[in-house]
Amino acid sequence: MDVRQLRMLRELAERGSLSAAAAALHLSPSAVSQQLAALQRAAPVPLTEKRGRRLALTAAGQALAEAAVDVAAALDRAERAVQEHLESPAAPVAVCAFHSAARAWFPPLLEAVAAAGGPPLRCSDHDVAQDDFPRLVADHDLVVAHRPSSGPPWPRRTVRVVPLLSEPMLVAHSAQHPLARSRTLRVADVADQPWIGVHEGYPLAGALQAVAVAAGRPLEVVHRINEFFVAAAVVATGRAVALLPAHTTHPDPRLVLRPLEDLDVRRSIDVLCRPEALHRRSVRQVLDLLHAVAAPPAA
Amino acid sequence: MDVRQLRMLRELAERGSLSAAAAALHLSPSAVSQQLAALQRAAPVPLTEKRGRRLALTAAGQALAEAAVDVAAALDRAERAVQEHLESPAAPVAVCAFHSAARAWFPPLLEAVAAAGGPPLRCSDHDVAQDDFPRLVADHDLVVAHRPSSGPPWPRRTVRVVPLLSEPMLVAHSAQHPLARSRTLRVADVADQPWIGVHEGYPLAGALQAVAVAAGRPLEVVHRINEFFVAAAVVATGRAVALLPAHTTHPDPRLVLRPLEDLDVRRSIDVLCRPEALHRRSVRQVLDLLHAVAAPPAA
DNA sequence: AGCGGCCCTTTAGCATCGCTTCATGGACGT
DNA sequence: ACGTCCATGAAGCGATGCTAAAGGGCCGCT
Repeated sequence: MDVRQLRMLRELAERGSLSAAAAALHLSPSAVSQQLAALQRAAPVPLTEKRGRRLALTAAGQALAEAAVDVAAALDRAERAVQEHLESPAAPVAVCAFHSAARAWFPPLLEAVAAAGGPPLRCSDHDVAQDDFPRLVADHDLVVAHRPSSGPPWPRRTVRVVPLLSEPMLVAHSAQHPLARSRTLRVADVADQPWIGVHEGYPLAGALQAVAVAAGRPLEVVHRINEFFVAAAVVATGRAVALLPAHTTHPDPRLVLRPLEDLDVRRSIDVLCRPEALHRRSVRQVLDLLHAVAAPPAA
Repeated sequence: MDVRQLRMLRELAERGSLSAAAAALHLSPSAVSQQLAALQRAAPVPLTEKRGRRLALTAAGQALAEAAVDVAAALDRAERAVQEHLESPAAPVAVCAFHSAARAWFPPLLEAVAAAGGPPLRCSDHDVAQDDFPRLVADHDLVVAHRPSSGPPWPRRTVRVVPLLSEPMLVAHSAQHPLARSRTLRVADVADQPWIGVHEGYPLAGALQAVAVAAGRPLEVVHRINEFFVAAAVVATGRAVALLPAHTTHPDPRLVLRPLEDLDVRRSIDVLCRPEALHRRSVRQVLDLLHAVAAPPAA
């Protein structure tokens, strides 16, 4: 039972002649005639009959034509099904972020989305090696990722990148640290300090590398700590310095965060997603709210 | 949006892998892959994605697959639509009969069909030239027709013929007629009477012709009257004789109806219909009841 | 880590199908 | 009786959907 043939039957029913139906379908009368003949083969009783020189439907044909209406309607709905899914506010939106971004933005984002009557959120934190961030888009609609601004960009082929924030990376040292005495900080001032770096391959490894390049020699990395709040606690002991993000680091009276005068070290915080993810209205809405939430304080 | 492609998508959703879907559809995996690719072209977002080495549906694909269920259901209903129409007790059955049959059987048939909970009836009387009876099946499900038993049969090619009754044709003459004095009636007795015939081409013309043939000479047909009750009234005047059917003629004390001893003149009363008309349960039911109603009195 | 198997995709080639054009045969109106 | 309109059938062509075979990714096994 072919949909095209059913459509032809309906057209014949409504137009009253095979020629008119063919014209409406942009086909030759012969084509319609042949297809109706094929449809007839599957039916035990005649569906059409000649009335004068026109072709008309029998009662059985009319019964079939009426059933064909439902088929066409169901097909219409199927064609819209994907689009409706894209517009649907009921489907959850999965967001993931690296730890510090998650800590800073998940709470206000959940509030904002709820306040806006947005979709249900599925939040999860994932801190992975830089190369692994793009793969997270397979399981999450929006992936908040970061990388050193000086490093290699995200692979534009496979993921869409929406910039969220460009955040300065500051040198963090203890308030009691000798560096605290100098008014400004330069690369040369910190090049010989014991550093806290991140694990190999993790996003901000390149940031510290930029300092080393500017200093002209390798830095002494004595600790490898990915979590900024852990690193901050170690920095507070005064036994090492670290590069910490300006905005997303929790204020701590025991720490001093200062920029390097002669080197602009930054990290880029971006939202990665599959291109098709942005087709979903809900995902766009969450992304917009994420932008609002992540906007650096006006002050 | 092709139904076959939607079916493949559903099968993929339910079987969990393209190969399994292909096997279920009795197709090669390649065919399914190509058709799904074609379906994908019509969608703005991916419908499938590789999960491990299997192919799985995305959320959008699942939305479409669900819509495809309705399409399949509607198609199923369409395929049954014709059959259901054939079984439907609601569709009216159109019956037509020549006048005397209509007068005799329409009332009891209506009663019988109503008593049996049968379909609504559309009765109409049509007395037409013999050649025109077969054409009536275009507008009526059942056509009660008659013809001289000795004449040409109905065209079996175009219509189905269901015998209803074989009815003797009797010579009708006035009770006061000289013929009333003879104990039996033979062809020779009536060959010289003034006859009432039917109009040219009408079904029972051939019956009178049979008498003429037996007599070996043309009969003198002084009146041409199709309606038996009109003919009966004229016969009652004693001025002419006629051939009238044995059972469907209304009893009249002024008339005598007697068979010819040496010639069996009969008419066949048949039901004509299109072959497909008998596919309808309702039509068969009415036909059965018509048989019961038309059964000659047991006496 | 290497390897074999499973699964999906791609390509090429083939059979079928559906369409158009052209020709034929009825039915209607003039 | 003719011309017109309508539906159908035959022939041919292009498109489509299939199979088979080759290719590549992913997994599990050793």
